[in-house]
Amino acid sequence: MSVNIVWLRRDLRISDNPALLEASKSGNPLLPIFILDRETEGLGAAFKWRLGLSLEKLDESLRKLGTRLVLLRGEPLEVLRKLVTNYKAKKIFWNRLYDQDSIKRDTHIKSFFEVRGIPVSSYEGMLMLSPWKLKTNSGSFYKVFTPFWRALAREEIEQSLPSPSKMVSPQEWPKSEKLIDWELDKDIGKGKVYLIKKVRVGEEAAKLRFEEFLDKRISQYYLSRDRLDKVESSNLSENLAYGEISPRQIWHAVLKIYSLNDNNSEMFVRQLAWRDFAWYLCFHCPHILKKNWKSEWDDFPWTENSDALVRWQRGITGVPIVDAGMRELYVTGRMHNRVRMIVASYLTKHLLIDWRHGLNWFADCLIDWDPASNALGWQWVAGSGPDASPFFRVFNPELQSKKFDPKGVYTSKFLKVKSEFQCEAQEYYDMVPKIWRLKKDEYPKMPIVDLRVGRDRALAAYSDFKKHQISGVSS
DNA sequence: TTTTGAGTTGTTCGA
DNA sequence: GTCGAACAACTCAAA
Repeated sequence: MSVNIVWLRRDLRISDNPALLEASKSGNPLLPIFILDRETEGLGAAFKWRLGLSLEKLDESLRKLGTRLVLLRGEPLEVLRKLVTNYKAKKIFWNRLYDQDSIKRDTHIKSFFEVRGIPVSSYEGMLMLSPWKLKTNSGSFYKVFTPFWRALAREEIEQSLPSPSKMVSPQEWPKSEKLIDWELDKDIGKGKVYLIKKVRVGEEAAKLRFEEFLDKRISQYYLSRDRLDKVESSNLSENLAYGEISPRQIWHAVLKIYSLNDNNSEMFVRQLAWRDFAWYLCFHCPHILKKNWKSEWDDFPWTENSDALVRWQRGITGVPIVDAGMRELYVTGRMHNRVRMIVASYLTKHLLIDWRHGLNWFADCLIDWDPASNALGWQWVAGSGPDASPFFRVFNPELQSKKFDPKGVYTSKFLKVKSEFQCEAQEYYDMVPKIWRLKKDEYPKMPIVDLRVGRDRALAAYSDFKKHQISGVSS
């Protein structure tokens, strides 16, 4: 019997997993593998740690179904080549990834095996719609979200798939490495003590989380999603990041109950579409992950201010909402979407620090890190991204606090600035690393940069920059 | 080809 | 307190 290899990557689930389902259909023995390569080892501390939990959970789930997950380490091509040779594998299956490096690697591996008579089949398991499927009337790709969204909403999104009904084990299993030896938690150190309290790991947990959201919170989503003092968002980004749930599953489950005419559910699936849009842009324009989407921004005079950067990272800028957000990020591995915009705006506008410094810190801290969404978000706020967003749209942290956290519930939960505390707030505060902790009255009395001054300075910098560009072009 | 309307998430100022 | 205009000009997408 020939063996089918299923190479799992960012699709750590059993249901709606096209590669896994197709590979199991033939009735041939199935070899589900995960490969730790150098690139994965270099990913962010929180993401890597959380990845380990996901792998553990996936293995558990597979074992309940009579099979297992094989963990292997090395360069993917080499690892696969050995498996093909040693275990008489005849076919390879995977779900596609859309960053440039993965595409390059996968294309190479695919052609390597196909000329040797080993077919490789790849599937859409990550997005609602593969990136090449949507085009404007003139045949180019969308650069603006709203038209993209309208086009996507017109499409028939493929139904999500069932779990494989049976998975046949190979006669002999390759030796799996031990997760513990991969030390996926080594960069996070003691941070995991904080993070563990908030994660919901694996496919089952993701489903429960989603059902709870559908049941209790989606009906208020449109109005409450921006509120920081309530827990109204779905929190599914964490599970989506590892593929523990698929966007198609979410899309169809929502639309089974609600229609797109309903404000709440429309707004929610719109957010899913943003995730698709980020990967869509990444596919059509790979440089978006690391470079300014608008190349003229390459000349923007960001300041190098490592002291301010560190204070931003540790949440001691002296701007309460910013600092609360940065501490939420550190102790929970996530941050409310609106606060992401506020802290990003403060870094790039008030502090005039290059958005890539912020992007990298987020990549190191987020357990829901998604390279495409992260890059799109940062570029959007910075003004270098694919959006007509004018630079003068500078978030005012105080005003944002008033609007979205009027009683300061969020801020005091993560930041110790007052003497009175709720229990939960104290708990969060205690999670912050000791060297970050502030003694009594040590919280900055003045922000690093005064809000008014910072805003004016940012506007001036932008206006200068524009002037130079115009004179630069004409001279 | 040209034209037209619109563009996730904002802020401030003055009426 | 609320509301609309101004902030500035450009690119995108569809008609």
